[in-house]
Amino acid sequence: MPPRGEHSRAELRALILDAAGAISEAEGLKGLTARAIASRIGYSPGTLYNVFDDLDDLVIQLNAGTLDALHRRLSQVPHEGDPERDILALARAYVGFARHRSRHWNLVFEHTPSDGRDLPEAYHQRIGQLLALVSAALAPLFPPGKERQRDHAARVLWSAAQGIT
Amino acid sequence: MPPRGEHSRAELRALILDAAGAISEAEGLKGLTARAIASRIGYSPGTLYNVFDDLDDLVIQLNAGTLDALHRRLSQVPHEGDPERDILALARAYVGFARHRSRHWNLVFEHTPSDGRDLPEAYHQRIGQLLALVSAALAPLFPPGKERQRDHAARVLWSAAQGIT
DNA sequence: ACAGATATCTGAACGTTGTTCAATAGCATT
DNA sequence: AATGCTATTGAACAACGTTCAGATATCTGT
Repeated sequence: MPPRGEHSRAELRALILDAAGAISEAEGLKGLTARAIASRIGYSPGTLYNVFDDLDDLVIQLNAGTLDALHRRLSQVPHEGDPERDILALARAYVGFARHRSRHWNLVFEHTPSDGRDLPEAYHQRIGQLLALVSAALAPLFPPGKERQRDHAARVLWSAAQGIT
Repeated sequence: MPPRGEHSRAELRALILDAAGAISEAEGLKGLTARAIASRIGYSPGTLYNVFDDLDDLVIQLNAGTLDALHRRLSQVPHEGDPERDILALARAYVGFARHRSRHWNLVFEHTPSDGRDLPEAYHQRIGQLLALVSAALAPLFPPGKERQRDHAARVLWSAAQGIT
């Protein structure tokens, strides 16, 4: 049939990810089927494969969006210079985010890429950005030259928060 | 066809869980299909449903076994009375376990029960047992009467270890 | 204005999945 | 021997991810 041309490629991509997000929030990973997404936006299943390689790919990009949203949220947390307070504020924001969009957030961990396919670099980059936020709050505690240890501490803190959540 | 009677119900159950464990370790959650499990033990798919309600149920019980194995492993860790050393020993054993059987362990978290179906009581009980081990190691740090805080500290520690792993 | 090329979207099709259930075949009892 | 019991089968169903030949609106060049 026809190119409707109602949506540009990028719009379509956003449309799909939005629909996928809504479904994931409502029904979790199990309800997140190609046909469900397609029917929700009024397209046919095949169309998804013009925009994404795979459902795996789609979920990965959805999760990337979730990580971005968390990054935006944590970026809003003000720095006051007191590491203890700042870290606590970050933690609160983090927990708030995870609770508010719990299914989205769970999806980030539930989803394991098939086979040996590893997560794209963009993924690790995003996590690195999140860690950088934590590390920045820790800055006052570490003298210059100890950045490596600071980053390490940030990673440990981050992991711990994750576990607790 | 016939009752072969080669295996009692309990033996069959163990057989299925073993096969499921082997597949999960080799191929992860995706390869864990009813047909794969059945063919591995030389039965037909339908037989699984005489023993388990569901694949969900099967995975839950497999995970319960994994939690038991971890409990057994952590129980072997000797108590020396020094909380710091004891906790560290527990943590090492924990990480060792998680690394050794990483796919089994991941399965415990990857798997989310469908719909609103919640995890059975046995599940929470097992986690409680694991927490009790941690809490025991913390005993010297808390005066009698503060068990509540001790358990809380144990839970936080546990979660943190989880996140880091 | 027209024709051909292009890009977009469809929907039927394939193989595989979880799950059900009538049919069946061996065992135990009478 | 005949009967009932029960564990097991395997065919069947709907739904899944994924592919792709084909249909069509839009663009391009004349």
